[in-house]
Amino acid sequence: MEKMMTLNPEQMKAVMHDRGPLLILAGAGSGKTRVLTQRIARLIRELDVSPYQILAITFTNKAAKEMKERVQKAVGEGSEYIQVSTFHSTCVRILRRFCEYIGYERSFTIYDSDDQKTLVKNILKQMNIDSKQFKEKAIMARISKAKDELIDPDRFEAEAADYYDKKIASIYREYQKQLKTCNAFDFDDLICKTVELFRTTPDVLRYYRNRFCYIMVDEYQDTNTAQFELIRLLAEHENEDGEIEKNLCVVGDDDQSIYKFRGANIRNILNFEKYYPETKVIKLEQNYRSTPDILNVANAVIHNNTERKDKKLWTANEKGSAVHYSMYGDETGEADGVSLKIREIMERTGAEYRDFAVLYRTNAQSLSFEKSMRFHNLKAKTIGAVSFFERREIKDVIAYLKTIDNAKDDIATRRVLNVPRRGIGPTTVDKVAAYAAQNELSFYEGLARIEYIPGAERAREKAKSFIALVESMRYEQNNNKLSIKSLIKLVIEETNYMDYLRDDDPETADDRIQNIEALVSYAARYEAEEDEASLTGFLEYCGLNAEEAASEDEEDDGNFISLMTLHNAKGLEFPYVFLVGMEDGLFPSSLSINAEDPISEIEEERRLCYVGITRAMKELFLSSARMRRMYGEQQFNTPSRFLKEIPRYLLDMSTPFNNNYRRQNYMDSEIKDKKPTPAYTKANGDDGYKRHDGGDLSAEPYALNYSKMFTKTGGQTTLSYAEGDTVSHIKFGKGKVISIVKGGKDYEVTVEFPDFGTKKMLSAFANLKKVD
DNA sequence: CGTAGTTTTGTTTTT
DNA sequence: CAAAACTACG
Repeated sequence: MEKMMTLNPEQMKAVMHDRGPLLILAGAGSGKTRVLTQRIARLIRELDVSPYQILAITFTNKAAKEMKERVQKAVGEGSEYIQVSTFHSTCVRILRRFCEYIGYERSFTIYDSDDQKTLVKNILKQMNIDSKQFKEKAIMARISKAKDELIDPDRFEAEAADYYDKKIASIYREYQKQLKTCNAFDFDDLICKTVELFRTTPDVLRYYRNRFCYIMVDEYQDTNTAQFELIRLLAEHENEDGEIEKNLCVVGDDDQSIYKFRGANIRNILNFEKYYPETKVIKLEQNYRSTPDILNVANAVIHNNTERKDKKLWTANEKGSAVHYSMYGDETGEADGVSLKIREIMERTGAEYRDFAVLYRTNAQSLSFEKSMRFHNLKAKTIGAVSFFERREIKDVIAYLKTIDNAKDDIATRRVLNVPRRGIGPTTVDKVAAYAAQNELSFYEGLARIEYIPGAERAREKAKSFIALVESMRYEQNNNKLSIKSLIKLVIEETNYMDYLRDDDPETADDRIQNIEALVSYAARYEAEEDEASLTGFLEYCGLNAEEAASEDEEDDGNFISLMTLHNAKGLEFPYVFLVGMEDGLFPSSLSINAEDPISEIEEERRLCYVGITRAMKELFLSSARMRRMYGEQQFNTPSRFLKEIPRYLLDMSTPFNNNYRRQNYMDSEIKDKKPTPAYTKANGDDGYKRHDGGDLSAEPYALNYSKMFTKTGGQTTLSYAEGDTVSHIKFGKGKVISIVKGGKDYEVTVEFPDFGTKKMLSAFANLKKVD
């Protein structure tokens, strides 16, 4: 990209802009990062701005890293003081410092989507909500969307129109409550809780407004409402003359907005000038990446979108080869066609693996390419399917670390409690959770008090030894200042985790062990890089760097063919790009075609297509398959409507149709694997007779219910205290019994504590002791 | 409590 | 066709 040594006039204008809001509409490959870094360099060198006062925000760690490197090159000395970070890590920094103002502890942990899901699941169970009717995924989506739009539970409830929404509102409320009990933020919280902090604590806001005088936001088209608000609040700086300056520079391309489904609000960029009337707008339309034909194709496609700012990419680059299109018989033929083409180009031009990318709509499509590339001896790597930190074994180890670091992190504790198996099952977990909730303890604290929990006798010793294990590791950590690397090793050893992996699934054990080793070296690297390495810091680092980390070992010289989704390809470029699976129903996806608002959803797919096309520098290959297996059955798709938007004369369709490409023997496994169709053994649903023959119903309780639990301990009939007595509680200390009301299964006791206020609790859980 | 067998479900996802 | 999520049994 550094082929242009000088800036073009528009780029120059952007670099020379000094004060006030600036909107840079930067088309794909128009050199925006260069403009951004040059502008930062100029601010420092010519306008005497302190590096410390500059904040540059990106979406991904990768982008932040790249920008840091380039800023370092452009600025040199002092560049390390410029804060270049993602939205999320910017917010984490702020929250680490000031979250106490909004009632969190500074050692908070961050919940990823997996943790969120577990939490929602637990809540559904607790609140006795039918998870058939209220799907976790749907609930999470609603909560996340609400947070993206800065809607808190109160407002959500107020705006809830029907029963369903009201229910969601109550789940949302409980969800937030429990996050707080766990002293945790989810990803969305990081942004909107920072906004909350700014809104409620003017001093903190003032501090940051004065600290960051110049703010730059990259990929601005992908910001959501919460992020917009965050930036809006921040970007108001009072200069020496007491004037308000809004030195906000945003860079984006509305045509590349592909995260609407994740809450990105396209109006943020389309209406930027309305929010900031004094905005200067600069369009960067000269492309330095692709050949004219590739751009013509891109322009032709995106031209069909209605909601966009008018612009047209052009280039002074040399005319290259035409854009190719091929139709194949099925996904196997397509994959082989791509493989062969790559081989041919490599032989013809001397191109390397790293010069190629295969881009597809869904991760599921990667499989046929992986197989084909392996067969044809091409080195390829699938990018981003399952991230390193989402692997089970990694999550387990991390959860141990989280438990050691933050005893309030219930999700982590519950995750590892029975991994490896300790004989503590769901029944015990439920009881402990109920007990903990009743007494406002964390799950871990509840577990530590298991001897007070009626009905959990069976798991008592096991739980105690779990607590002892965690405590001993925590002790090692705190007192012997164990390095994180050693701590991870300690966890592995003490829990016999490797053995667990081996007999859990010998097939995958080796891979998993390798992953854990990768985590150990990842920790070592973190400790080497970070001056103030800490367990909390490491966990945060892991949480915010979801991708990465995995590679490093083996012969990873970075030279491989990239297989990835279109979303993952944003911001990248490759000399040769294969845009595969161009079929209606796949791309654009059938979900967008059949959506409530198909026009806008298909426009988003079209932008995705535009992103894909504009990744290509030299040659672009489009392809589709006539038939493809999806969800286990054959589907016949017509070529994508996006293909029809490309003028015929721009497409080279001379590539022979590859309909009956021979099935290779590597596919044999698939052919011979035709399992007999499962017999229709629809269990003779009627279990009636079974019960009668020999089964003694009364012998074994088929479900442990609460009344059983209580009668076992005899709590129902005898209370050792009465109204007016002074009692003592594990957490709240001494208090006075206000009232005792007999409930169905138990007594509801109201106690007034001097330090904690009045609490209502169930006698069986509260474990109150009379004091004289 | 743990497991094996069954049923359900199915985009994209920077953090 | 797979993976994940349930369910029912030992």
